[in-house]
Amino acid sequence: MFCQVTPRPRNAEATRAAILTAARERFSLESYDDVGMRDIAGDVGVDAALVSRYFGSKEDLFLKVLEDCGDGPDLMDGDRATFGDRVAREAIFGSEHDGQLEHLLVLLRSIGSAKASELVRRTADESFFGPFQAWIGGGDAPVRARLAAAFIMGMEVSRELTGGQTLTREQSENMYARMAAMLQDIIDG
Amino acid sequence: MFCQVTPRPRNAEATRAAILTAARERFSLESYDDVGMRDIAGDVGVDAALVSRYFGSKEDLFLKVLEDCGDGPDLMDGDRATFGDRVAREAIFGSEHDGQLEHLLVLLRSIGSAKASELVRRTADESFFGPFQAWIGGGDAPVRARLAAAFIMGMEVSRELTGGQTLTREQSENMYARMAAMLQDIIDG
DNA sequence: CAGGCTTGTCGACAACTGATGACATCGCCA
DNA sequence: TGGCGATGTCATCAGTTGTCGACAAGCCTG
Repeated sequence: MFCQVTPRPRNAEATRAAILTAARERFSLESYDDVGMRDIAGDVGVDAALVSRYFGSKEDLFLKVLEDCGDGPDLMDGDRATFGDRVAREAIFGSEHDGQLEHLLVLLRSIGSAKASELVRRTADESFFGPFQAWIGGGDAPVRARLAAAFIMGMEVSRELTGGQTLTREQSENMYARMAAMLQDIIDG
Repeated sequence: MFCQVTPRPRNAEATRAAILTAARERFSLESYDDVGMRDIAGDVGVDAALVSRYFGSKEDLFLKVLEDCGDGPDLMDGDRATFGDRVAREAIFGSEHDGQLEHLLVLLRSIGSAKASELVRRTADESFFGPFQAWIGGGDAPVRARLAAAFIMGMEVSRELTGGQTLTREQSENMYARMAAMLQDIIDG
């Protein structure tokens, strides 16, 4: 067994970036509490102490991940008329974790954690609900934003809860069509 | 300060029940990881070791809570034609924690916890999605059940995320009306 | 009143976490 | 090449958690 044949070049900037990427990955798969500094460090092939030194505390690192993810949710990129389609497709057939909804996943995973919930709440507010609401526009934008956001997040949670059982292709298509239509209705007013 | 003037009568059954109640309360407010045996014991006024002895492990206790909560979600109690109304009212104006949605809250709080997610998933499947789906009925019941469940849970999450900012009375009524209509649409087919 | 079973507490342990400071090692530059 | 700063590791700490066994107190029965 050749373990770590190339022991990673000594490059602070690259290492820092690698840690941040690994952290984002972890935090999108597990909750704040379940992600350990040693886990993240292990992914990168580095000692846990280095993570602490580069990012301060675990909370700081989490915040950094949120900031990096949250520079404007890209749900709003693209034609407004196809919003329902795009989002429903992502939410139901969703690609692994490089999709547009990865930000939301990070937020959702850790919403239950007492230590992270405050950060999650603030981030969700500042970099998701706010822009989303502005993008929707109109008098009752807050209401429609909440409805749409609730639907989207609910589908993520639902997929989590019913992880085991899968729908048939036909059922998935059916659900996709319904969700797309409902979302589009909310957006259009 | 009179601390624990009445030191609780020695009654195993009552104590056990009190522990279970306190546990349900805790688990509906905090995630599995954030709830400690000492917390629950403290609520009852009892040593943490007793909790362990009565319920085995923390996981067993959590499972017991899920079983007690989950004997059929009472979302389906009542007229089918007013389902949307009832649930939307509960989800938006929702009473503190004695509402029909308390079961769902317990599940939602701990869905992110690695140690509890398996139990949560199974419970949600057995005692929520299953009955709900059967209650909805019809060919595409699985699809409609998921859509409705997603919407309901999403509203809970949304309320959590946007905990700080509140809507005006008018906006809340607006959202309530929309949600009720959408839910009823899903149920009706 | 005395014994014995039940009910509850106390102290401790082992595992784990995030964090810190001392130490080792690499790579660049004079 | 020698040295020095940058980069990374190691050992360790303090805190918390769930759990367990030994012990104390209470209540009921004889």
